[in-house]
Amino acid sequence: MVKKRELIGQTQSKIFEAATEVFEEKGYTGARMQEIADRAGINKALLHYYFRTKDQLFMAVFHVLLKKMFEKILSIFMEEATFKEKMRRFLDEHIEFLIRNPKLPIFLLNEISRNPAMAEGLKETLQYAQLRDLIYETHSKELKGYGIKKNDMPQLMITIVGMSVFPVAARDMMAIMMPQMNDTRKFNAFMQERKEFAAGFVMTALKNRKK
Amino acid sequence: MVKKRELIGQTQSKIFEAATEVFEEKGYTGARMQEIADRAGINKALLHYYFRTKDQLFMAVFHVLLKKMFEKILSIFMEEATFKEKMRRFLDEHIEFLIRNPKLPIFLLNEISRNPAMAEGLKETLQYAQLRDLIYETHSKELKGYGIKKNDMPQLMITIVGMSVFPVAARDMMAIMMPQMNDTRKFNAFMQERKEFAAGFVMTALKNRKK
DNA sequence: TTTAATTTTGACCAATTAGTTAAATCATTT
DNA sequence: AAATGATTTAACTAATTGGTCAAAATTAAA
Repeated sequence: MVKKRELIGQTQSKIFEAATEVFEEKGYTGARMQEIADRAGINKALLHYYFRTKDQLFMAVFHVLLKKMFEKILSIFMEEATFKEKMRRFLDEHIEFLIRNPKLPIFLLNEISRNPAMAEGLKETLQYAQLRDLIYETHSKELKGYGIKKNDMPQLMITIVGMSVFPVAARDMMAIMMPQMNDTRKFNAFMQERKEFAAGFVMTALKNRKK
Repeated sequence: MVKKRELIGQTQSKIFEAATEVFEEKGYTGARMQEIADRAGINKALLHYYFRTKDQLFMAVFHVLLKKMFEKILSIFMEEATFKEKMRRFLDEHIEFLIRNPKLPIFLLNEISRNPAMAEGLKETLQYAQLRDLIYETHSKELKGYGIKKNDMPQLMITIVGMSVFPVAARDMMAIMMPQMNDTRKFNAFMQERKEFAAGFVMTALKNRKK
């Protein structure tokens, strides 16, 4: 009978989920401990019992979300496949991920820009040195042939990631000029089309480069 | 001797500039009226004398910044030129603009997502219907020839805007994996290179589309 | 069943926050 | 220079906020 343990887990999970919701919606400065407690269906004092301060609770949530985002981006590029295959899989899976987590990009961009030091801890967790090596390996094996200079690899990577992330981050801004984006069904359809559009766009741009 | 008028203007300007700084850095929820007053070198009561509430002050700043951003994006596409020329000019000028206003993208994305209704007022100010017509005109005149479907115009426009905006918004996030981006000189150099990279990338992708 | 430990709560506190007020200062007009 | 109106200030208020505490309730161990 591990009832108690389960309950601990339940309460802590409820808090964590509520905190994730509120922080994603309102950001650190806009979030209120009271609202997190309310959404978790508990007392505010209990919040401080499990997570001593707002900062601690926030950091716990932030790190999970940051890792979630980066792991999704990195894991695919780590796989053994051609650049083209990796890029297609990345766009497919990452866009699916973003449709399920539409508030994540703005939240992360905003919080990291508010305090860049917060992301420090992640450098070790995600073996980014390993990824950097892999990117340059991909370059010398495949992309050199496309006329991409080693120097341009950051440009290319940012472009690909931006293809999926930017529309999600800028959705409400786009909606000023394209009101159809306010309709979530239509926006999701737009993102579905984007998988093919982006992959085709990048591959065409690469294949036909002047070398 | 319009000394007093000048002074009014001076004080109001000082407040407005200070508010712009603080709101851009901290966002609405993170900004403090006291800090704005301090940076403007005045009393907090004087802040409320010129702008009755935090909301009013924020809205004043927000609208100016939102308009600034959109005017920069739109004005170029309104000009009489080929799509290729417009795109090049857009990337050149917009990237210059973003280098001078690096905090603007995240600020706007964040605040609009926090409260999309805030941007409503802009629809009329920027004749966006006019722009939409122009975009579809550009499509039927030029882009159809590139194998771009009318349906894909939003995809293309978002891609181009994202090319310039995303790296600026995501700079600190990129810096987790590319520490060189922490160096502003290097980041600005990256953005300078991006003018050519992005323009070439898009044009190559367009020219070689299967139709 | 009794005891001990853990979890949950209501009531409270100190600090911070946006906003107010009445008086003082300054500039302009007469 | 006196009166008038606009600008600036110091001191204050009411509400909100993150955080605490001691007691109550619940669970686990004896």
